[in-house]
Amino acid sequence: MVKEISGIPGAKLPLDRELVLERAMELADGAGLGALTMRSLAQSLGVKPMSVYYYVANKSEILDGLVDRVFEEADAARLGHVASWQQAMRNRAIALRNTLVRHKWALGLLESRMSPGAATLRHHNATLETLRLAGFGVVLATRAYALLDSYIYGFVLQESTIPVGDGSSIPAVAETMVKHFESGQYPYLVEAATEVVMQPGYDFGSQFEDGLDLLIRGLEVWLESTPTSGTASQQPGSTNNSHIETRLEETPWHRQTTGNAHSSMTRSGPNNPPD
Amino acid sequence: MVKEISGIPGAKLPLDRELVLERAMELADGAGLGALTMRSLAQSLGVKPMSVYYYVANKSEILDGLVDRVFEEADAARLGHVASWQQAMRNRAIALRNTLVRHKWALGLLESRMSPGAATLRHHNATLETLRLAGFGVVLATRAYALLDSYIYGFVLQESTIPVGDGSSIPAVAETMVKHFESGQYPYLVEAATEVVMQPGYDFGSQFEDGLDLLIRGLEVWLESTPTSGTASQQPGSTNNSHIETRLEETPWHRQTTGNAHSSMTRSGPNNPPD
DNA sequence: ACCAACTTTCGTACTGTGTACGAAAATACC
DNA sequence: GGTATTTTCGTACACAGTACGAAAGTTGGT
Repeated sequence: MVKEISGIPGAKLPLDRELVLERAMELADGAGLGALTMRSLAQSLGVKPMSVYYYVANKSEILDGLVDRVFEEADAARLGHVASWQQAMRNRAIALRNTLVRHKWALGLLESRMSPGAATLRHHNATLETLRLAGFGVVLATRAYALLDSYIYGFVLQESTIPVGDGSSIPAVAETMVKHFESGQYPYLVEAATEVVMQPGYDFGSQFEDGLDLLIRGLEVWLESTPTSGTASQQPGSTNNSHIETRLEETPWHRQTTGNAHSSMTRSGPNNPPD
Repeated sequence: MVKEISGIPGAKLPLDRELVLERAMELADGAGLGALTMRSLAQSLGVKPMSVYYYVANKSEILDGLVDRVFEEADAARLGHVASWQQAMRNRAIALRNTLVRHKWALGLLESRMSPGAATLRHHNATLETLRLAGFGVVLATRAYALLDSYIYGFVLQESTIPVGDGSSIPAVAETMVKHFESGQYPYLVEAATEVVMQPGYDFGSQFEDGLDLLIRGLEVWLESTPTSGTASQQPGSTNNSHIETRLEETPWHRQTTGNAHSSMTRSGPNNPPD
């Protein structure tokens, strides 16, 4: 068989680890992670299943590669220069969300995968840099980062559960809702569903930026009410242990029920459902 | 074979849909979702694989059942009466997180599963009720809910990716970190890792409540700066369309890069990787 | 031209998954 | 007892991932 060097996707190119990941990504994007099998991947590469294993140790490695690609793409989608850390984090968050929405399968992989690739590390490092240079202490920066990522991941996770986004497959849900409405149970749920979610122009995704702004506003407060605030950009590596910043003020309704937080015990080993 | 009615887990009891879910939950908790196969489940029930299908249509139905159980458990873990909506939402969030941490596999199922069970619906309804009665409008309540859930889900998702929580399997990560440190790349990442994450007493989970408080504080602002604020507890079902509340004030660094948000296109069908 | 060394592909086969189909066994009821 | 209903299971199939080693293709040296 001759190697046709063409730009046509699906055509046979000289095999390559990059090309393998490329096609894997296309398959996942096109029909979900479930459609990405070694056999389907091989076929889309115009090759027999076992040939793929020359470029990749196992399927898990492919999934790791895909996750890394996602972060790479998210970084590429970011804008160049921004004036403030607020704007920088905002852009980053939006870019990351857009990317995760574009590749719905990616979020499911973020669990289970625990060997970050180069692009992933670069991404994390760059984000932390932004926060540190903005005056966040090491601890505070870590917390702020975790906070933002929590929101992003969680939001996309919810987005992926929502029926769709366009108003096409609503009827099925609507029927269920009507049934529940007539049952009289879940009145507030029905209310939210009928008056908000399934309204003509409703777009869940548009809420993202409002919530994001709420978070960033909160981070500003964190930053201002922290002692390290003036230390601006100390170089990393200078092992000054000024931890225990950020103890945050207590709110009236605060302490009462922290009870039995975190008691996960046992933990046998790393889970690996999709491997 | 005689039916030994005993309390010993693993012993043979009269089969039952509830018992099937019970054992399924134990398997998932014990060794991850990957260990929950129809065959292993059957064995733990002291029965042959195909027998399980008398109580359950397919594996997917089991997973749905498990998710519902998780919400049931989360609701049960909540406290009785609370004084404010802040306290109520706080308790709910903490209870939900604890439950999700206790059953790490659950979060992975929240995707893919799109047929909520009774407990799930009850849970959502109760939460919305709290917000509505606190004076949140229909739209605002929906948004507030989505915001909180985003945070909860995202936080737990990150928690599940973190190596562990105790300081046991750190060395492996440490080695990787040292390598990256010497490479000079990712300085901020290394900084965060060495000075924060792998510090003796570090506990990622303890950040949860700080972030949660930040969110609730933000919700207070949302609630105060909304016109419907005084309408307190209007009964649901009264179809008054007072939407378009909550347009939020703009921040200086706000508008600039909303660009190309949400362009997910195509979307062939519901994904179903773990089915 | 030949041949050795390599890179790359693939055939076969094994284990483990969910589950369709229908027969067998157990149980309940008259 | 016998008959009907409920519950269990044996067999088998299609689909995963991939171990192992042989085949084919490519390259470079003489």
